[in-house]
Amino acid sequence: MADAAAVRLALDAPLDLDATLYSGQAFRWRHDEDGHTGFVANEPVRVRIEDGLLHVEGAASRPALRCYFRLDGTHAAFLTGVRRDRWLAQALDRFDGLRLLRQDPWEALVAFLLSQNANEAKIRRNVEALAATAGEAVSFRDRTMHRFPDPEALAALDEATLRRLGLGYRAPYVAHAARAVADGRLDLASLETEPYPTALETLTSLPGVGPKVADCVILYGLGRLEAFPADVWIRRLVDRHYYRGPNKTAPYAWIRAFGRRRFGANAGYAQHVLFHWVRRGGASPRMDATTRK
DNA sequence: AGCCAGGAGAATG
DNA sequence: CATTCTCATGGC
Repeated sequence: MADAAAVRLALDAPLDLDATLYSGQAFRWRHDEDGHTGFVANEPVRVRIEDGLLHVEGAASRPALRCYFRLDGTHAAFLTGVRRDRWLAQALDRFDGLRLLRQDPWEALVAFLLSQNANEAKIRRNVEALAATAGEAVSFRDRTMHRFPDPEALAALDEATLRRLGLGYRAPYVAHAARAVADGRLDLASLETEPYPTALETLTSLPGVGPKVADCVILYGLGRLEAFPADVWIRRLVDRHYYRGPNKTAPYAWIRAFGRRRFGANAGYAQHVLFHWVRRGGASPRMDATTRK
């Protein structure tokens, strides 16, 4: 076991681990004493920041870590290049070290299938349940952890089992996606090089994947920073502060186009910072439960 | 076009 | 303790 392996990585720009790992983009991190334990490239790792360096214990390779945490200038480029409008400026004021992680497309697809109409705690439980049931056990720092199951392993679970794990009506969605990838009908890796509209169309053709989930997979899993997922919080922010259209709430496609128009190539990055900031009470808790009605 | 089930648990009051 | 809400989607 390569438990003992440890590396230190220089930071090219701010990295706020608390904000980054618990902002609802990744669901397997756990806070402990002075660090965080989770997975990078499906390898158990423990990370912490000390003396301005990212300290990592575990077998994840240096390139995998650089990719995952975007220690490649992506974050700095976002901070300097994105248009800081009124709200994003405030959000970045508090969370300039909140990074968009570059995650595995398969795990992202499953996690965001599970995310629909759920909360972060539930997503975490479901993801952990899948790992505990079908993921390979691996020992790390005197603990047994479970890697995220590959498509074949999840495809081997029947729908009833998935339901028993608490996935509810999302069970058939996960089962279908697992079969599609395991059978080779869906090639997630190839989506990384497809144009955004093509990736979107392919993903939304899967049952349980609508525009929101597809945008999440494209952003968090495929690393396409232009995707602008609009969940209820972003929707609220946009409806309240940006949308002046005929409908009560902005249509999804309108929000997506708005994100691109306002924040450009880094729209998804901006979306995530705004999402986290709003949820952490940035713009008055529920964005004014009293005035909206 | 709007409405609602389906599933479960945290947050809210 | 009851109600509402939660990183939505699909079917009607």
